[in-house]
Amino acid sequence: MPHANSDLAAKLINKNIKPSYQRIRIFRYLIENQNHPTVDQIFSALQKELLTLSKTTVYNTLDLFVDKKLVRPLTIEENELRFDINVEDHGHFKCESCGQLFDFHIKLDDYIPQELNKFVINDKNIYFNGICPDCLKIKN
Amino acid sequence: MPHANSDLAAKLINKNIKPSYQRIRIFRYLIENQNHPTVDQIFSALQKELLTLSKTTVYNTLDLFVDKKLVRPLTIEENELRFDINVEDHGHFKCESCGQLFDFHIKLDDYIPQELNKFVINDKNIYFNGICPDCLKIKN
DNA sequence: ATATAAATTTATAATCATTACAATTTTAGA
DNA sequence: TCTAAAATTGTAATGATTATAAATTTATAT
Repeated sequence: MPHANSDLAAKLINKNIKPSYQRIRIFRYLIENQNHPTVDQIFSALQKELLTLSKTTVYNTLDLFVDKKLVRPLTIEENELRFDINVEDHGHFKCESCGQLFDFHIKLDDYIPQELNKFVINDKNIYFNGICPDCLKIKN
Repeated sequence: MPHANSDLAAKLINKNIKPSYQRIRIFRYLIENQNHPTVDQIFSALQKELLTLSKTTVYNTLDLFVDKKLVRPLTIEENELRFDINVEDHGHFKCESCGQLFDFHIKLDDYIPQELNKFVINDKNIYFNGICPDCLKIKN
């Protein structure tokens, strides 16, 4: 599914983000590759076409996107951040064997734990770990 | 609540961990300071008494503890790992203003999302972000 | 249009948590 | 007590992220 740059620009403007070419391309990457990518993955993929792209730009852009709530940062990895274009309430499963990340459906939208009724909750993250079906097959 | 080293040693042995003096002291620190500490916090605190303690030992010991399921690593921070001596099912709230971590009660023990019924789930982590009551007071 | 200021991008260097590695010390068993 | 294995230590390397300043692009006013 190709995404017209003009449509992407409109969406960025809608989120109060000036649609520079780099930002549009990073946004497009996130939409077309919903793999919870790292900064390095985004940078490596886009560098092929945007020869002058700097990794700092990728960092800056993602910081901006997070700030504007266009993407959600995932701290599920111990050493590097990942980014999720899907900001709706859902969970993430990480396979300890192959490292792959899977989305799963879980709604905590209107769930507020007793102890937190005096807290303002801005964000809810749910991370499960274990072994995915493919890796289970290989093992047995 | 002081903890006798012999009791702590017994608990380590029970988890198949040889109770070296360093391991006992790190274990004791985790029990007596349930603040989800970082490696650096543990190291800095213990260094005062264990003059020759090496940060590598703290890393090694925590890796071992995680492996033996004596502690649980928390990836809630973007830049550094924290460790939780409480391995029971519960959630963590991080205040975006003061950075403090709060525990809250949430049981997902027997919850398995539809999409994951072919997955083996080893661990469930729940991270909320927002503003804690103290920081809310200061703001208003 | 053109000059000027602001925003954005870029390249490089610095930071800092973590890991790798090898040497030293301690522990356990013969 | 001797020897091998395990644990600890110190130092160096790694690698993601951040800081910084220069260069480029964009927006605005004249």
